[in-house]
Amino acid sequence: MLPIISTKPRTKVCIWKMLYSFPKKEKLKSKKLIEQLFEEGKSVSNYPIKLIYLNTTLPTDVKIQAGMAVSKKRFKSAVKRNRIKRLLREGYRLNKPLVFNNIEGNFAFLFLYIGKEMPQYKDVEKGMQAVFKKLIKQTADENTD
RNA sequence: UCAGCAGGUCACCUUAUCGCCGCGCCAAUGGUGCGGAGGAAAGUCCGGACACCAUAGUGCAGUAUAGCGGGUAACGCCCGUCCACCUAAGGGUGAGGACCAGUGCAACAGAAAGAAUGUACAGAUAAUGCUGUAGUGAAACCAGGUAAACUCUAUGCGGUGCAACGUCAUGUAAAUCAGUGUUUGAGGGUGCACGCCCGAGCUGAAGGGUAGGCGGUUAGAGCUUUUGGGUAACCAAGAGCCUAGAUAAAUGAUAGGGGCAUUCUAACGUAUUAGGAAGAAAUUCUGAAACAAGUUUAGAAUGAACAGAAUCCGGCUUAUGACCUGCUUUUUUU
RNA sequence: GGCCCCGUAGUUCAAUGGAUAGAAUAGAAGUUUCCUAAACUUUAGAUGCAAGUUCGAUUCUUGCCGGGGUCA
Repeated sequence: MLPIISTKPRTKVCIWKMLYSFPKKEKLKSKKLIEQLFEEGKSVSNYPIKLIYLNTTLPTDVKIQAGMAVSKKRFKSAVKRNRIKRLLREGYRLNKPLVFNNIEGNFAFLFLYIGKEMPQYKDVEKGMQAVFKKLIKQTADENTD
């Protein structure tokens, strides 16, 4: 069990460490799945982030596998591409409970950065939350149909 | 001070919280400890190591290099040196072998650009030949110029690249059609010929399946330092150290603290100067105001480049911030 | 990650180291026509960038920049 340090404002939400982790087996790695995503997947977009998702069976026993991608055409520098991917990963990691608690079934996610300029973390986080809200709404509509 | 030239160093540090990857331990899916990008990790331009194909063979073809000497595992790299060129100087640049083997090329201009010798003037002479000057041009210095023209000479180079290669797993279709071949040898060993070797498949068409794991994979021509040798590149010996291993691809996010640089503001503080006084004079004393440089303190604002390992090393090239040292004196200011 | 190939007008292609880089098409202006098309006349427009060799580079050499292909 983690010691809870009440003086730091951020730590009060970190009750379960599991909740905010993003280990290897939750990463989307299979080439097959990714190709399938692009062919059959549905998408939700909220500038500057686009999410492609697909309800499917996964090779490992986790609920969601997620990957991040940045176009090489938009960002030529490898440093910038890495930076954006890291920001996306942080954005996903810290907002994971939003999805985990409000969705049914197994999913594969792929986050694309479709902006043209280097983002700040705040922008990414905002975009992430908006995308998740849209996603939850959309999936709920599909289930009711 | 500015400008230029050469060489070198470093690539902000740290705390908290959350998170990622590797290894070790506890011990069992968690906890804990340690470690986690670069000088260029980049371009892939050279050279190797390593792996497979003959223990990598011979000749031709092809290709690279080019003063001389040295260093190196090797090099197209580095060091020394001669020569040529550039620069005011410090210094920099150089594919710098051979047109007494052969072939080709030279626009325009010019009499003439190759086995060519014209014209004018002068000299000399019995006379011609001859000698010098003139104009064109990049070249007309005559057994001419040109080899980053073919070529010749010398030397090096077998090919393919870690998606090499080995191995385990999964899966279908060892199927179908056409051509060719099995000792009269297909096809292969990356161009051709020879030689050596493998030996039943190979090629094309349409179509089907898998595109996962492990090894290779990080201790090395390694790094730091001392002594000795060498003008230097570098070499030898001793001591110490272990220093990233991801694979849709880790090394991050957030919030503070400190240091550094630049600019501005305020304060501190003086060389110097107008002026004044003393003195025969040199000079001494006093000194308003203002500018620039320097130093210290306080506050505020701004900023910190280029860029991300992918089998591993040695170079080269390109991108890029700051600081330090030495040299030069054509110029700028005092 | 490795290994290859290609850069000429807006587009498709030419040009042996030698005068002002050529052609087709597209563009612009004009003539003709009541208007348009066609035709005719005129016109503007390019060697990816930077060095080197050369008297002289689109062409030869080197380094960058950009684009494309291939591999189990």
